[in-house]
Amino acid sequence: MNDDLERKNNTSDAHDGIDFSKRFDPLIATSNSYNCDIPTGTFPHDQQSFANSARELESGYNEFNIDVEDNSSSDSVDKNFTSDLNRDNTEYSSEEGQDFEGKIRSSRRGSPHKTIRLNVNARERRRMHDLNDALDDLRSVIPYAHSPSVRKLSKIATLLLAKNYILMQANALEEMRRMIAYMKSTSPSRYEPYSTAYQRIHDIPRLPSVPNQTSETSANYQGTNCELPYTGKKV
DNA sequence: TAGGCCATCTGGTCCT
DNA sequence: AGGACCAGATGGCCTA
Repeated sequence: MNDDLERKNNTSDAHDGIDFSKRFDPLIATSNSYNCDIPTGTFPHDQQSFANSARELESGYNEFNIDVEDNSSSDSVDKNFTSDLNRDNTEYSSEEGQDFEGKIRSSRRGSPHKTIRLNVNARERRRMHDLNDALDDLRSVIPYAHSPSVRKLSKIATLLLAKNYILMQANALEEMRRMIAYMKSTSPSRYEPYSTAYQRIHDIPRLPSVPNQTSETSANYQGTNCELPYTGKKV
């Protein structure tokens, strides 16, 4: 339990010296349950700095390596077990198969069932840690405010932001393809002055779904007014 | 203090 | 049979 508490204290909401009063206001999402505009425009594309900032923010998050192999004798795991006993107000050393809260639990302290249960718990814990590591990796490549003064994205926010980022990139790619096709179709002179080419490019008819990308709208992916479901507040 | 977010435990189900 | 996956329950921490 100590390991778990330490892990919790070092994870999401417990970064020392970080002002989490500032919540990141990214564009969050388009899901079926919350209708939001897909943001357009361009990200600031300094990916490396984004990733570095994310790692800085999340430093210490992946440094917990709970040994799940020797859990049968592990203090932390055993304390977890004890903690769970207390939670349920039921001792596992009581009659096997005792029913409480509609569940039948066969675990007993010191019994083979306990060992099996602990192994299952350890696997599940490891699985969830792997999932969280993957989410951290995802956060590290999503352009959002990785500043230490910005709170780490929640799981749901990470997924929704990633989805929107993919959609936005797809839009950008499509627009670029149109632009290239248009340039090819007009077969410009090899020696066309830059100003002429610039003018021509900016006269390209745009896709209906892609608004003008001015200097104001570009790099403003975070301005979308979207809300998360149950919170009703921006993330 | 309520609500959000999270980690963990647990039992059920599915898959190999 | 054992492991992966999933969802519900629970309790802790943090913020508004």
